[in-house]
Amino acid sequence: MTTLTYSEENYLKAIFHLSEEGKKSVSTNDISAEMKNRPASVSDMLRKLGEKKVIEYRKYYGVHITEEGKKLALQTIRKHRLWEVFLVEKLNFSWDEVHEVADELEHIKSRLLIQRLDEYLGFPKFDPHGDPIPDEYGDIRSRPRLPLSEIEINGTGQIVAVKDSSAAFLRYLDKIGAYIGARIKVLDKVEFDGSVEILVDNKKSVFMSKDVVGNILVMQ
Amino acid sequence: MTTLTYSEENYLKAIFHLSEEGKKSVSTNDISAEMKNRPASVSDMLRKLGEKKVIEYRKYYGVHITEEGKKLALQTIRKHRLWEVFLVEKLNFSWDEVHEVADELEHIKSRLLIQRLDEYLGFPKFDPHGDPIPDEYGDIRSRPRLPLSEIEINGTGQIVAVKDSSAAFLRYLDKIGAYIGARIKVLDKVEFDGSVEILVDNKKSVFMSKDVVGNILVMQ
DNA sequence: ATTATTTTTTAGTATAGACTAAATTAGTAT
DNA sequence: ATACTAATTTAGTCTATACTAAAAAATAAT
Ligand SMILES: [Mn+2]
Ligand SMILES: [Mn+2]
Ligand SMILES: [Mn+2]
Ligand SMILES: [Mn+2]
Repeated sequence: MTTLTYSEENYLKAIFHLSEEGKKSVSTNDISAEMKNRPASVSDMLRKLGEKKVIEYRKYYGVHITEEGKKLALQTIRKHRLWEVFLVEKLNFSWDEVHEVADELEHIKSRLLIQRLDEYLGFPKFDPHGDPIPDEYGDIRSRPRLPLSEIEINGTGQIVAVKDSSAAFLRYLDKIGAYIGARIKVLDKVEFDGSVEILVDNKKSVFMSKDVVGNILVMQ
Repeated sequence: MTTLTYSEENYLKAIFHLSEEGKKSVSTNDISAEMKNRPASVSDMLRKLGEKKVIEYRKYYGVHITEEGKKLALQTIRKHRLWEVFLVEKLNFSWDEVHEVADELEHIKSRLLIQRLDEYLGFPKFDPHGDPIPDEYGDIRSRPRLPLSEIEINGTGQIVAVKDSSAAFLRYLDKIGAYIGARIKVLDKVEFDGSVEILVDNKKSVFMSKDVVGNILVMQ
C-alpha cells in the first residue's frame, strides 16, 4: 500500500487535475504554476512520485499519472469535496469560503471518518461547486457539461458547475444570482471581445465577460 | 501573533497536560515519554518553544508554560475536544475511536471553522471522555472530580470523566457498563492490592483493579 | 567530599521539502 | 547544421524535525 505525505498528495492532486485538461502529458512548468513552487522543487518531487509509481516520469518529457496514482488522487479529491459539502450544508459556510479549509481537511487519514461523513451527508454526488464526488473506489460519474461560452444565441441551459472556485469569482456569481441550478438563456453575443448577455433565472439580464462565461459550466 | 507548527502544537499540548499534573516544572524526560520522542529531540524543541516565549526554559531545570503558551495549548485542546464531540455525536464514532482522528483534526487552522463547529454542536461543555471544553478565550470550567479509588466503602458517586482515553481502557468500561453519568457505589475495598468492588448503575457488581479505579473520575 | 548514576544537552547525521544559481537538454529559428 | 531560446534538471544551501553517540551537568550514594 502506497502512503503519501501531505505534500505528495497535493502534488498528485495537481497533476491529476492538469491531466484532465486534455493534454496527454503534464509539464514541470504547469505543475510549478499550479502549485506555486519553483520548477526545481517540482523536478525533485517528480522523481519521488516516480519512484513511488504513482506517476510515470521520463526526464524532460513531462509526466503521466498511473492507474495507482489516479486512484490515490481521486481519494484526496473525494475527501476534499465531501468536506466542502459538510462545510456548506452543516456549518453554513458559503461556497466561496470552503476551499482553503477543505485543502487542509482533505489530508486527514481515516477511512472510517470519510465513510461516516459520506453517510452523514446522505451520500452526496456533487460538491458545492457542482463537481462530482468520486465514490470510495474512485469511480466518478460526471454529468455532461460545457462552458456557457459555447451556447448559441437564444440557447438555454442550467448552471451545473464552476471551473474557477476562487472566492472573488464565486462572490461575483452570488451577486448576479448565478447559483448552481439557475436557468440561463443567452440573449446576445459580442463577436469582438467574446462577452455575452445572459438572462439569469428568468429575471435578470447580465453582461458577462469572455472570462466569466468560460468559467461557468452548463448542461442543456 | 505567535504561530506554531503541527509539531510545536503537539509538544505544547503535552507540556500543558504534564503541567496540570501537579508538579511545577516539567522535565525533558517526562515530555520525551509523553511524545515518544528521544530526549535529545525534546531538548531541541524546548529551545525553539522558549524562543517563541510559549514556555520558560532554563537548561537542565525543566520548563514552565507561559500565559501565552497556556492560551495556545488551550486552543488546541478546545479544537481536539470539539472534534471528538462531533465524531461521537454526529458521525457515530464510539468514544474509544476518536482520539487519533482528533489528534489530526486539532491542527486545522480556521477560526471560522471552530466557531461554526461549536455552534453546530450546541456549545458543548464536555467532550466524550468527560473533559471540559475551553471557550474561545481559553477559559475552562472543570467540575470538581476525584478518582474513584478515593471513595470510601459505601460511598456513592457518578462517573464524570476518565483519565486514560486509550481504546483498550474505554472498551473495558463499555463492557462493564461504566459510561459517563453512570452512578456507582463502593461495596468493598481490598487493602492488599488496592482493588475494589463497585456497584455500577445500580445493577452490576464489578471487581476493578487499582489501576482501573485510579483512572475513573467521579463526583459525589 | 568524592564518586557514581541519572538526566539533559551538544554535536553530528539523516530525511523531507523548499529555494537559487548553474548546467544541461529539447525545441525553434536561422 | 548551427545557434539561440525556453524548459528542465542538477548542485548546493536552508529550515524543520527526527535520530545516535558523546559530553556535560545535576542528583544520589557512599
Ligand atoms: Mn491540500
Ligand atoms: Mn469544490
Ligand atoms: Mn495532534
Ligand atoms: Mn477526549
